[in-house]
Amino acid sequence: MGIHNLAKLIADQAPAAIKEGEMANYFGRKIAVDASMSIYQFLIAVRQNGENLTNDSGETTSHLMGMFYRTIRMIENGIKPVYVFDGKPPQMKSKELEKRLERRTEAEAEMTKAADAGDEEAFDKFARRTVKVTREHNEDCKRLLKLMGIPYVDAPTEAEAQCAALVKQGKVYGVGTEDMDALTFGADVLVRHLTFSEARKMPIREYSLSKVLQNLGINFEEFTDLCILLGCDYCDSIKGIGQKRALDLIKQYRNIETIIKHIDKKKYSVPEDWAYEQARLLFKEPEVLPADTTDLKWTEPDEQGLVTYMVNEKGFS
DNA sequence: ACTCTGCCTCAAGACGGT
DNA sequence: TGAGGCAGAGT
DNA sequence: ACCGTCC
Repeated sequence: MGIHNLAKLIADQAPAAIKEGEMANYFGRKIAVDASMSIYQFLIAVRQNGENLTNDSGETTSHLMGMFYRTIRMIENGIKPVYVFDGKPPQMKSKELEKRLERRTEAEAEMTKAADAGDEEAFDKFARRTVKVTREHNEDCKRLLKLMGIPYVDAPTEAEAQCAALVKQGKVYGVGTEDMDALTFGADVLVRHLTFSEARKMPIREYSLSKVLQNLGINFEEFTDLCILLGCDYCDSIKGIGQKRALDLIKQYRNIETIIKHIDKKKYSVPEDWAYEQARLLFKEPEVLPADTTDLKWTEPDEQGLVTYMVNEKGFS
């Protein structure tokens, strides 16, 4: 996920683009959040004895628990979240998705093995790796959000791209995510660790794309190429090129075409059929909803409906 | 000396009581 | 899965 | 700060 080592590059090379703060600074702000990513994290983290939380009927409730409390926490702090759900992944991501499926399948085998061996620790470890967000998880959360009066958006493709679009369209202040590629999709404001509870001493970090560009001395097109060189979900990168050399190359040659022309091919081998141009296009013009089709409204929660759903249907107390 | 890679490990939510 | 720490190889 | 519980 995301752009390899981009957070580190910014911290090292453009620290002025990062602002540290606390939740109170976001009072009254609208923030776009990748719902599918959140659900994934809840499913991995909210567990007891190696299993997700479930109600009496055996339905998983970890995602609802996480989303419910996290959203309440944001609302209490005056933050207005809009959740964005993933659509169909772009074709270019299929290689990456294949890899993930392979890892999940492998983990499933390991999980079964651990269960047979009675190794609880190993079971727990591999069970987390098998986590996949399903349509049901998404539908559950949409129902919850509706009852809570929180808006959500169905992205045509990548949720992070849609989140960035909401920022660009001026509909929200920034994207609340751990995934740095929101910047690559052109969101000017990215907020990390927004929801980490006070207990975990992790300050909220706000990244500004315009300050990143200013501090690195490059423009947005050059930044996109930099991200591709660092390594993204959509195509290969050049082995042996990391944060330092990637930035140096971009500053010297300004785009991937020129880098390819001048780079020492004996030292660095450019990938075969390198699809960097398509990756570049995906970042620049991802498929997103036009501004006038997303109507973001925060309303009062339907308390009675919430009780019915969460308590009666999903077994919460 | 610097930079990248590979291998390792760990923790990934939120809350409340102690 | 990623992020940080550390060893080791390449530039 | 730590740790058990939530469902």
